[in-house]
Amino acid sequence: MSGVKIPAMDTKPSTSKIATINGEKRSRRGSGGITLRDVAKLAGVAPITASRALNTPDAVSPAVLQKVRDAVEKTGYVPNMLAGGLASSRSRLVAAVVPTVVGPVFQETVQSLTESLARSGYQLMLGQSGYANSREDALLETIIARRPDGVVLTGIMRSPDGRRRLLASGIPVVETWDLTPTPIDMLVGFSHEKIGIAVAEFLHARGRRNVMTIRGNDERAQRRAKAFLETAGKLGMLAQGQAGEYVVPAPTTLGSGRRGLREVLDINPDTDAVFCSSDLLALGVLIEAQARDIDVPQRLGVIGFGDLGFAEDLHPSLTTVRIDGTAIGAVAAALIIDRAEGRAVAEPVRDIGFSIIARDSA
Amino acid sequence: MSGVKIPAMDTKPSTSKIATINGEKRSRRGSGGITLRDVAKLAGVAPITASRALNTPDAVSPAVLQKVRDAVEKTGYVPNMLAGGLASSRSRLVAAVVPTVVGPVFQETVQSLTESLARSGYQLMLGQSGYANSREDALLETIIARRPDGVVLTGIMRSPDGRRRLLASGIPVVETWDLTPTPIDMLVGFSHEKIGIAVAEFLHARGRRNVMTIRGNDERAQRRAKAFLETAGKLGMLAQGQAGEYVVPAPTTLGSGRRGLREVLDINPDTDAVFCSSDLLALGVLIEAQARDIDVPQRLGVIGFGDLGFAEDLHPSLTTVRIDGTAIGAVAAALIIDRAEGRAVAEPVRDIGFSIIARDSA
DNA sequence: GTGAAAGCGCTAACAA
DNA sequence: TTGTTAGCGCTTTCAC
Repeated sequence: MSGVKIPAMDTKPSTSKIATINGEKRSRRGSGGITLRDVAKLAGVAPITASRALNTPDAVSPAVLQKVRDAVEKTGYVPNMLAGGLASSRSRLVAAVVPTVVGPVFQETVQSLTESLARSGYQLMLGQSGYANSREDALLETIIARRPDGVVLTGIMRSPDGRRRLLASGIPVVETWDLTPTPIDMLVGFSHEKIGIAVAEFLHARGRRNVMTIRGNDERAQRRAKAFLETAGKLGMLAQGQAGEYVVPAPTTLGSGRRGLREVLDINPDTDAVFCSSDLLALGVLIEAQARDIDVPQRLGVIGFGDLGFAEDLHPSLTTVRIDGTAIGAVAAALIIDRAEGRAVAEPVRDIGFSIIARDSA
Repeated sequence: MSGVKIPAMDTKPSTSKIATINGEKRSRRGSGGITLRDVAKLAGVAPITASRALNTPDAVSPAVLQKVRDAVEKTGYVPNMLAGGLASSRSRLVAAVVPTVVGPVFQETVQSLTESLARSGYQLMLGQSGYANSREDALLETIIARRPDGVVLTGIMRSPDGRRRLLASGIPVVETWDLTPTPIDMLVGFSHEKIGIAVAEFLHARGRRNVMTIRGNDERAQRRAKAFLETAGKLGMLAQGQAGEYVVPAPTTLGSGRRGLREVLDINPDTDAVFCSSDLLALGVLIEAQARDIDVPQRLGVIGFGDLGFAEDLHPSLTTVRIDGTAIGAVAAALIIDRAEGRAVAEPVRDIGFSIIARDSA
């Protein structure tokens, strides 16, 4: 066979084997790139057959399959998923909404989402909502405009308007990192209340009797703190007459952890354990304690949240609440893909739980 | 005017004002949602006019504008950008390729990209290439299939095949976080060599005379280290007869920083300063030093890379190389948007430089 | 197993 | 300023 680039022939539509990829009329519209039509022509089949060869290879004879693959190879054809998505109403795009990319908290989830989706031929679109709910509505509009096959929310959607839009759009939705009796659709999360209770009980069992919490001012941290303080109260671990918590702005930082410990010790100098709403905060507490020569865990127990990569390598190693962010991402991806492929979703609500990793700091 | 939901009329095509949004023939294809056609019909204009009202409001009379907006409001219409993108060859989608979402290094860039793009109506698609170049090619194919209006690479594209594909696709490309004399297209970065040199000189000026480096085994860190060691050699800061560097796997962690310091002190017990290829590594070194009662900066100077949020809050605060990741993202977004909107791009190659933030650790 | 026809929902091009 | 027409590149539907 001769080479590919053969001088274009303008008149004859050429039923012969000679493919005139760049010849023929080509309007001023369009990208001017190789299309499925070109591939089909080169392979000597109808466009729809080429489409089948690429999407459902089993539905096509081996001979045709080979010819089409050769043509793809020769032309360097790359499918246009905008066109494919429009025609099939399946964009193979999944949108993820995170409060912020910068925080380390959802990274594992986003990473695992990206990977799980990619493995099935889906891609992730990232949207940042900020911790304020204001931008969320505008974001939702642009997301729905892409007709994604699914939306993954980190956190649950509280805005009634947002819930309505999402519901109206008919797009599968997975809310994550939380539990609610009234999910929009599907849910992969865990109970923040149970964590607060478990941490209080954990500290009590370890002999702590005067606890405080340092937390970011986001809603989930607040709920953990509330349950923590209630349980601590019941167990008699709360000092009388003062707030048991110190609130720092979200997103939390190492610096606010350091400041947090100073404040906490001002409020309640006899504090013997702090529950931090993030590992970063806990790291700050550890560093401040070291700077002030406060012995951890001897005089002060510290417990974090998130089990970030560095937690186990700290000195002392950090006791913390572990959330399997990777599992959240993987399960969320699986749920959405199941839906997208029209499979029945067995359990649309999953509690993936949490665990307290007991290390040296508490 | 009466309400919107009027019982559907099946037969008459209705040239009257009565809009039968759900009546008429609706094939089994498509999403079955509200389309621009429905909006146009309700507003009593042609679809293209409705399109103009939404995309170029200035090109339409105020009366029509109002009618279309009312119709959008009433119907809850959300544009279909797949269709729009297909028709206009402008997807308003930008793809970002990062080695990993988990590392903190590119977060600022991704965040700033997302925000800058969102402000102009573009969205970000995230792809993970891993630190190995293997997955990059497959990733590229799926990216190009979406016909994004731009691709932002963190790092430069080394694979010749990847370069070729990108080039052939005609999609605007911005390579970042590096400098090269042969960019594919546009570039926003800085010189890793200059950083290595600057850090060596910085340490020399501060009286350090026996330096080492702990670095991740990625290509850019390697180039910083090479320039660092060469300069250190010229300045007589290298101990004779042993490697000046200790390499840890990428992505770098706090734990590998701790291990790194132990190894470095094994190799060269008199080391008086270490240059770490990331702040996380540096944090590990700081923690290991503290655990071993090694005084920083007195006996050991530590300098990091990245100026992550926590660097200034450490104890001692961390001297580090600051890269303005936010600027990289913003400039990259601006370059791509300029291209997408058909504007001329003044300087397609930008060196945004770096700075050494002198704090207490060195 | 293969193909022809008819769209998916939108916008570029040209006309009025 | 507004409308008509004809696609963008692909896939569904239905027929062979």
